[in-house]
Amino acid sequence: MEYQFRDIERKWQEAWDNQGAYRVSNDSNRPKCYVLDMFPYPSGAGLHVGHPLGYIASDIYSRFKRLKGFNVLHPMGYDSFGLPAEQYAIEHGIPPAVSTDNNIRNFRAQLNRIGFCYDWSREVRTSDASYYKWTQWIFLELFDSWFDRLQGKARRMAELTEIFSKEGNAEYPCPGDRALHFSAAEWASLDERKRQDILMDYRLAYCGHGEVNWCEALGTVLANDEVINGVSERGGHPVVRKKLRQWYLRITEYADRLLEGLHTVEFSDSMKEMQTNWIGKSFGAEIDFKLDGGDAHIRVYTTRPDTIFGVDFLVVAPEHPLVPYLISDGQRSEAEAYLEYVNSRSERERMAEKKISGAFTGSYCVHPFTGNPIPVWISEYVLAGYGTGAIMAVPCGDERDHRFALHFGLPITNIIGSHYNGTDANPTKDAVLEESDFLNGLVMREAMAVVLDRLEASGVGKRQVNYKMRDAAFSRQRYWGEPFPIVWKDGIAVPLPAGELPVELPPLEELHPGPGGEGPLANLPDWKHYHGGVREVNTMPGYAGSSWYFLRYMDPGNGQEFCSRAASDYWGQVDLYVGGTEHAVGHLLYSRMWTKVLHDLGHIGFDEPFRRLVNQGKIGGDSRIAYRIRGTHQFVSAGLKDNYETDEIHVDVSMVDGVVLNTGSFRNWRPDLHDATFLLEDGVYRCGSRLEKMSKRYHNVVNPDEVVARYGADTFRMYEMFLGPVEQDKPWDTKGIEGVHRFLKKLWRMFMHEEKGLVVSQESPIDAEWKAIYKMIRKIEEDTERFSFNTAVSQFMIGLNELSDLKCHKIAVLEKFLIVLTPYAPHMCEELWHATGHSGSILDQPWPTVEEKYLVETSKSYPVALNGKTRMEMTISLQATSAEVEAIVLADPNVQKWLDGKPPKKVVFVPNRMINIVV
RNA sequence: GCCCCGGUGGUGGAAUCGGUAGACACGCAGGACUUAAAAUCCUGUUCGCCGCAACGCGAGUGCGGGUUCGACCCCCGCCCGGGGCACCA
Repeated sequence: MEYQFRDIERKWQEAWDNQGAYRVSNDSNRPKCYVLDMFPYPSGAGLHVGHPLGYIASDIYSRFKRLKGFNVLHPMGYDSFGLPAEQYAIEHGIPPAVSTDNNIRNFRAQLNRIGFCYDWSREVRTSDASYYKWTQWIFLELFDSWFDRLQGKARRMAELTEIFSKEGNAEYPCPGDRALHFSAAEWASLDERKRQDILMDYRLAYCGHGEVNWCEALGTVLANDEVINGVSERGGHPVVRKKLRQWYLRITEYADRLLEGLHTVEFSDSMKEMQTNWIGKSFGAEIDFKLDGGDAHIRVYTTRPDTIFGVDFLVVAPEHPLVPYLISDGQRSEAEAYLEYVNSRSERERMAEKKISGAFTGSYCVHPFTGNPIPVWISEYVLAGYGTGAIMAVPCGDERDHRFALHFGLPITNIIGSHYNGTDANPTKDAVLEESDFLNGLVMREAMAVVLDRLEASGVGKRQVNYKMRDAAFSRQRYWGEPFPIVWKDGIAVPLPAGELPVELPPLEELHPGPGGEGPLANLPDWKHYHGGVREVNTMPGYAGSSWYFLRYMDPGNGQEFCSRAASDYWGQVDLYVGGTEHAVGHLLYSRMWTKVLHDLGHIGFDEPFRRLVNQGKIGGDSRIAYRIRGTHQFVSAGLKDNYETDEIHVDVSMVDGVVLNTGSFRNWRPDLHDATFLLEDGVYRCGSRLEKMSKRYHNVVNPDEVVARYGADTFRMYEMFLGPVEQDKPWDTKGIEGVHRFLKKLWRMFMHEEKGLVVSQESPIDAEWKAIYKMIRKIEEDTERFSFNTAVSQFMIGLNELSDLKCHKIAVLEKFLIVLTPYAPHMCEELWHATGHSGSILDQPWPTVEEKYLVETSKSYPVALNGKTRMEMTISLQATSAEVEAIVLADPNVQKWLDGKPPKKVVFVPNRMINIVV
């Protein structure tokens, strides 16, 4: 009987489905384990072989934990709101709901063919009203909360209004407007509109006017992490800064908790670093520089107050509010020309070419300690959005200031002596300060505290912490997203009562933008006008639904709550989260923030969603290239192409065997290739190859369905793991797949003889057989636990080789082998389990216990070395302690001869390795 | 520029705690079975030297130093590759 993987896989997929074999209960006395994949956006392109890499890893881990006796939650769903479906609708006239549905069906079929153990009864889709009802509900919770900086947690708005009526906002400065101060009496005197405006500046989800990233081509604003180098992440369209009314998430209030939380989770170093950099916390000072001959002052932010005596000029951002006031008559034409120039430059130009540019304002400030006049300049290298939008320039210590000073011929005061070489700024913190008055002779690091104390004592400055992270834009002028449960009445945002949720997305044929930069929903007057107000017509961004989906899987059918407290208490944190690094600063930060808010408000019992995160690598494509002689229809084989001037054509990888092109299918591929002719080498046409991103554009996409059809899901699963560490990027390469397939066939043949059929014996295994299997099991459980699946697959091969050398067909050994293999090749294991007379699903078997006695050797022969040079062999009991070994070794006559009466420096006993005498 | 991660045979990659470097697999070479092919099995495969062979010797984990009885692993200085950030004061 041959290994008929197609029949076997179909049979067991159906059986598991019918039995609901992967249904998970929230009610179990087994310990829980929550294993989660980042859910996919169901794109029209379907899965390629890169996508399942992480899914296979998490599936193996889930099945492993299940056999180990855990109640494993391992769900799957779809992040089904988003821009591409909407663009597809605009281009093809197919409504997003329809195309999304089709895509999901296709994804589901592809996933099922690989044999994942998802509990499909828990599937979620972010675009289902039964799901986004709760996304809207959580939004309202955010809207009804503010961040108490004293307690470091979110609280209800009602508590804030109570505080305001008792004591004003003295204890709770406004995060949206630092200058806002009011007493209880003033609060009492305010009208409702004014009060609501103030409250809005405290809310965790708030509406404000701000500079946003506006993408004209997509017709929407984008969050900072959706903009890369001045163009949109999706589509690469230009993005400009624009002032708009927008919803925001006040994630900046959580900056510290997001940083602290990183110490409690297992993320990779690079992931933690990316998040840390994005949050960008820095410690420094704000210092006021009084204007010479005026009352006003310029407040700068610096992380290096220790260099205050090296300040040669101040620089303010072109958008700084004091700019008009600073420009003197004498400098007016020059300064205004500069401002005009800055204005004419797009965001993208500013990013792309960082030229040194600026203008003198004509104004001077006074140095707070020396009283010297300090010229004030304007330059676009100072960003309006960070710190105070103004800096003190210390050219000897800061490279940008140095370049600026050189370019405009400004003086450069040296406060670090020989550490400054006159041509390059030196940002050291270890120099001894000179020319620095009361800081002279101090090392910069120590001077920091001294100057800060002095600044605070004299009231010209104070310690200040800053963050690079900005509040996250939370509205999109699009259709295919969650509607906001908000109605505007008299300029006040009124939340809809929970009973009116969900606010369903109304059907809409035409998806063109509404008037005045509003989204398509603005084109539906009947929907827009609601109970004497107008609905918010923006929709929520893609990350809204994905910020909390891991909670919904715990209790997916709950119509009363987003997730019952009992369910979230039972499942708790995600024990293992698997996904790509591309969500490092988007999804992962947002979902961490939402989790913290839900925790603060008492809805869940934990405040970090993901205990351990593994980032799977990307699988690249191996493209095939044909060379067309320029201006002809003749193609030349790769080995001969250098003799001609050629153009490169990406050939679909399915038409190539290795590098040899199937010229027939190539001709039929596209009409323009019908009359192609070929210059062959050795009778065949050889393509060139190149590793690049797997993409339709390069025709190098390999569909997992093809691989599964040819080798079976079990081979596919094991091979993707065998390719190398899960975390590593690698090209798709089928070279080694035969080896894995051979392993499965070999295993099959051990049970199933071609003529005789089943060959197993009931005999008791001998020690060597037990030893082989237990050694293998131990290694595999270690490897699986630490996510090293490539080495685990190797261990299976080693185990099988040893057992076939022993000619072991004993059922007692082989059933253990199958149980351990199940996570990796579930279909074959299930089939063989039943074929060997077992009943019940192998999925429900307990993981075999390793009998340690078969792994332990009672005594072992060790090489004994003198200073690392092996001199003799000695047999030592493995139970012996280091001290006993030392005594035995030193008592040996040979050893005594070597030592010649002198005591050794030490005796090194390396268990299982060697004994070394160091003299 | 700054930060992080890596560099091991012809190839993908092992070596988990500083202790036999190159597991396992691919590829390749040779062989068995076969009319032939496929499939399967066996042998060899880091490099160099000596040799019929066994054995032996020498070198070897990007480069140069160091610590150690012992270094792919730790330290210092370079080179190369990948990723992230990039006027964040």
